[in-house]
Amino acid sequence: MPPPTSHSSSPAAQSFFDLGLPRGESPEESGSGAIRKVARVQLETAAALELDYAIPEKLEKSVRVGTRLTVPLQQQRVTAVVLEILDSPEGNTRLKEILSVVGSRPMFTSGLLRLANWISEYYVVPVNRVLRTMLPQAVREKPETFLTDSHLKLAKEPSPEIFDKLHQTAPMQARILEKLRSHGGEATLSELRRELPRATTIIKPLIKAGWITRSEIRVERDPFQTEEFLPSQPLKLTEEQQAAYDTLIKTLGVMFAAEASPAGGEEPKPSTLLLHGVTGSGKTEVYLQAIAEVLKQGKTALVLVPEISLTPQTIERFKARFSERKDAIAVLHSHLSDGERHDEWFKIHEGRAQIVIGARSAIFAPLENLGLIIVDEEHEPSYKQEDAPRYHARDVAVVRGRIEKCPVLLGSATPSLESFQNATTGKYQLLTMTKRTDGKSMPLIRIVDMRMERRKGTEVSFANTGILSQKLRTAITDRLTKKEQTILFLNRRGFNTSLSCVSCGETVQCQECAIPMTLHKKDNRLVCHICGARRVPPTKCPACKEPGLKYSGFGTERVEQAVKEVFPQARIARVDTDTMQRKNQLRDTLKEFRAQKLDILIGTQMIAKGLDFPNVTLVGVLNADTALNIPDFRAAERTFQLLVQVAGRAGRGEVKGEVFVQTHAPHSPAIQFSRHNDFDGYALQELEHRIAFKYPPFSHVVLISARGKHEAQAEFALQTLHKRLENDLPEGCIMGEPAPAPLAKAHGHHRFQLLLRSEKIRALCAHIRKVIAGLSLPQDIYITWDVDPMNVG
DNA sequence: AGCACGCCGACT
DNA sequence: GTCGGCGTGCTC
Repeated sequence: MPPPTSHSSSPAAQSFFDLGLPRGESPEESGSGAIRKVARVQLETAAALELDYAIPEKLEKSVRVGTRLTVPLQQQRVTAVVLEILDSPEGNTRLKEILSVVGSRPMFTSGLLRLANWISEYYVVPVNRVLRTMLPQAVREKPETFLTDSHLKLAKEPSPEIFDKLHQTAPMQARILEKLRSHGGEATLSELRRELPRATTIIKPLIKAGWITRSEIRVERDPFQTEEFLPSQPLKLTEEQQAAYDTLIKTLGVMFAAEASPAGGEEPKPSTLLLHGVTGSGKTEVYLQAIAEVLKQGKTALVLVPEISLTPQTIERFKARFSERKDAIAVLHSHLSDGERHDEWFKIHEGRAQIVIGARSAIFAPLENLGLIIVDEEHEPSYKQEDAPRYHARDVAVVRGRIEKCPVLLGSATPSLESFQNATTGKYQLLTMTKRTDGKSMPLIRIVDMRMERRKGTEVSFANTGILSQKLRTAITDRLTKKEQTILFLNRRGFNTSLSCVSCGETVQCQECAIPMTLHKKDNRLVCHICGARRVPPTKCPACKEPGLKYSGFGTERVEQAVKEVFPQARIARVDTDTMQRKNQLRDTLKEFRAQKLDILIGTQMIAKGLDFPNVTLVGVLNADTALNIPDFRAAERTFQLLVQVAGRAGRGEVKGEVFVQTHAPHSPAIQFSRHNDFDGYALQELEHRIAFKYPPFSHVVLISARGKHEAQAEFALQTLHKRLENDLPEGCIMGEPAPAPLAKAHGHHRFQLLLRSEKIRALCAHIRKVIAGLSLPQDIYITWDVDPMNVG
């Protein structure tokens, strides 16, 4: 390419003059041929590619860092994001011109661009994939398409004569004017149309005659339009809450001060804080008061909540506290419609929202001037995105806090061992709240050894005894007479969890997945919980053709039947994805339960988290072992968390709660420590295991998986990758052997996996990036990699 | 020589 | 993601 030393030798510049456009500056002045600024962009579509484009003069004002654009790429037009503005072109290339700007302001703040970069590096994902993830689809595809309505106003008061005349000649027009008058001279078109569907046409002559004026207004698609919020006042903090609050406020202050004068100030304290507060210790009140303080400082706050706890009650607590500015709260979660999500996002983007509450992806909310990020229930695995980019919102939050120079508060009753370890080593500040705000003690937790129950139960009665132990039954009976409520928790849907042959021992598995199929009795079908495949239960063994198939294992549907049999007088409801198909069904059922129209609630995960029912004094965990038996190094941690969380559902009201934990492994540490709600004790013993095997938090894990229709091909692909990774494997990295994944087949694909561990995650990821970049794969083999996976299987 | 096909690198 | 260059291999 010839160097464009003068304008005459630069074809791009040539065409510029040919078009006869006015020059920005004279070529003599710029000398190098740099007559226009240049935007360095990242393509949003196509491969991750940084390219430079010339900024046309008419777009010079609107093209800034973070602006979304359309640019020409070969014969196509693609969207891109501006990373940098250069005063003159670098290198000798002829630059194409930007075609247009998307949206009226930059869609990405520079902080978010830096965050995208970090995610791209850390999780080994192309940066354009990250940029795409950062914007909700509705914002990406239909930016700034708001719903509009017409605001109509009575321009002048018609005299009674004119009314009479109109009634004669145009009765509909007269009705519109009357309607407007009765509404105080103003109304929106959609309001009128509710009673006069043809209003759109009828108003036209009225506008023309000058009786009414029309102006277009934007209508927010507000997901909480119809909800009422009773204002709430800040509560008096307990001693522990006050201590946590004070430390947090101090950190806020130090960071503000550091921002104002970077040189001076106090000893820098870690800007991430872990708030370890037992269930009922009032973490949310601390959040609310800290946010109030942040707003007072003129800054904004971002609150992440696990999707499952993002219930109307949660949002209500925030809207109620900030009721005088409840429109300053934006909510982002997966149950919004595209339109609602779009409007909530722009509410933030346009600076109208000071508080954002949302699930995982809300960590990308385009808030400016951030003062505080809160991650509630920071241990929740749902913060990890399960497809690329496989980011962990809690970890991204910590990085965003660093970038935006604002504190990050992680809250949990059962912190993840990663965060706990960070707090122990002083990387995070630790705030602890050990007492409930109501001064009540934790519920009594009783462990029921189900191996003993089996021995006790006679053959005939065991069917139900194996589900509800004698002790639990007695407790339920007691609650029924006292008119108190019970929650029964079981992390499995369906009736029976497997069907196997008495003769050959074979289990009926899904054709596409390597797991036993679950019986759903309501429609008498075997269902695969991985791929959803359904089949009529066979009467003969599919393998050996012998009759005599035996069902075993129980799910929520079976529990419901057992409870009905044992307590025919009880009013019960089952809450799982099978019974909660209809929209609002969950909300309605929970409302009924709260109103004490139900005695017993049976359910899965859905009822384990965050719900607060004062009259529940008994919780039964029917099979605490399910989570314990999963082949994952976090299985015990999960079980402990689950038990403590579930136990927190009991005794939120006046009466002390009681929890029964049914298990076949009563002596396992996760169960024993949860009995006394002893987080520290549990964490210490679990950390001993982790350090011995170099598992997180003493290393980072990367899980590489290969899947494909052909078992041998998938296995071979992973073996090849394994060999390549062995070459120049960075020091301190531990690499396992390729092995079948715990779920060896799913959706008809055979799955293999490879586990890598290292203390130095950056070096390991850089190595993986390099190896994968140089990899060519057969058509139907898919390789994925997950940095800091939550499920090692 | 002339053309179809597939791989691979470049795209500002 | 899409385009086009280039090499391979087959056909006329």
